[in-house]
Amino acid sequence: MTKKAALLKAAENKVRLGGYSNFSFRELASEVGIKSASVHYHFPTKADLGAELAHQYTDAFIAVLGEPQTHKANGKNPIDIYTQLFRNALVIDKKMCLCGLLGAESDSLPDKVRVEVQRFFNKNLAWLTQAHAANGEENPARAAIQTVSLLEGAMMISKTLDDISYFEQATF
Amino acid sequence: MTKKAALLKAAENKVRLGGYSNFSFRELASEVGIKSASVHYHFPTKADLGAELAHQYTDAFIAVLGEPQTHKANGKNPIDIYTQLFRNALVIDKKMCLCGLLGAESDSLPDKVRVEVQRFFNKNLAWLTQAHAANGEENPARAAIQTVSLLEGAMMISKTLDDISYFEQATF
DNA sequence: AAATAACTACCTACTGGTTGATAATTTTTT
DNA sequence: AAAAAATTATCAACCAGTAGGTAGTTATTT
Repeated sequence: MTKKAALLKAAENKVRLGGYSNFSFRELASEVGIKSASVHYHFPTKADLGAELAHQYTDAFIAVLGEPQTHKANGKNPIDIYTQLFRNALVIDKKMCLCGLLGAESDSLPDKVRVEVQRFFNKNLAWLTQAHAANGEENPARAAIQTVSLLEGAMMISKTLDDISYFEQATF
Repeated sequence: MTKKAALLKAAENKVRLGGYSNFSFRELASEVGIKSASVHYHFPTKADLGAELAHQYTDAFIAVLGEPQTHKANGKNPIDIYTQLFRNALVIDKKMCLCGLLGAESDSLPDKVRVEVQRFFNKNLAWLTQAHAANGEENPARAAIQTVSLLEGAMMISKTLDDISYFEQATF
């Protein structure tokens, strides 16, 4: 793994635990074994790092989701696939959704970071709207908003109360 | 308003926009017209201030909700009352729920602050469970979790995408 | 040789927190 | 009622630590 990728990985872990202000160039640098000044070579400013982090996170998230129609063709409910991705984040990573946390802080983020968080939710809503439409639901756009709201909220509450069963109850 | 109350009010505004790290003693002090050292007289540490803030926020929130049974007796659906409280926070204050934001950051909070955020959600779940039970629903505990998850999530997404209609769609 | 990736050294600004002092007020004792 | 004691609220000055960022330099890779 390149130093740049290692920096992003370290930053992701920290942001998903405590938000945008939960990481510093010095911490990231020492975790990957370089000096803080060298981090500025890869990312001119902290906002640049945050924006690139959210962008890559979004791309990876959407990529792993695949196409709703494909899941449907395989006899699976795409909404279950989507829910499973959130559950894994909670159960395996034991961390919040990166953009769920950044979204809550959205008012205090640098512009270029907020834009990337907005991109995350726009892409997610588009995917979910397709998925609910494929399920033949009446109002797929509304269902999409409800699905992502429920999952982000349930994730936050399960983290806060430190009990996955809240997430399970909310989603079954 | 006493200086102490003014400090809490200023802190609430800042936390609801950007989380626990979005306020400093110096900022609060200058906003209410005292010196940062004087803030330490009212709150020994930042964690003490954060904990008291979350505690008072919770008490005020629960107090304004009233009793689910009372609403029911007045021919109103207590869930609508609850939803309206969230909508007001979003439309009037134009800010996140204090504990929704702190909950997402929960892993990085001082213990005494996290405990108060947990208290907020435990009290909310108890209220909502009563409310759904009063509505004669089958699984009021599950419905309670779903209600608060949906509202917290919808709030975050509406804030992020800067469009209240996401909240309206999610809750109607 | 050029481009890439890292370094040392440093800056200014801000962080939460501490100290000892000073007034004004309130409570208690005489 | 007067005096003494305690409480409340504030201050200036200061501390060690950390923040993001910059300048100029060196080492490594292509």
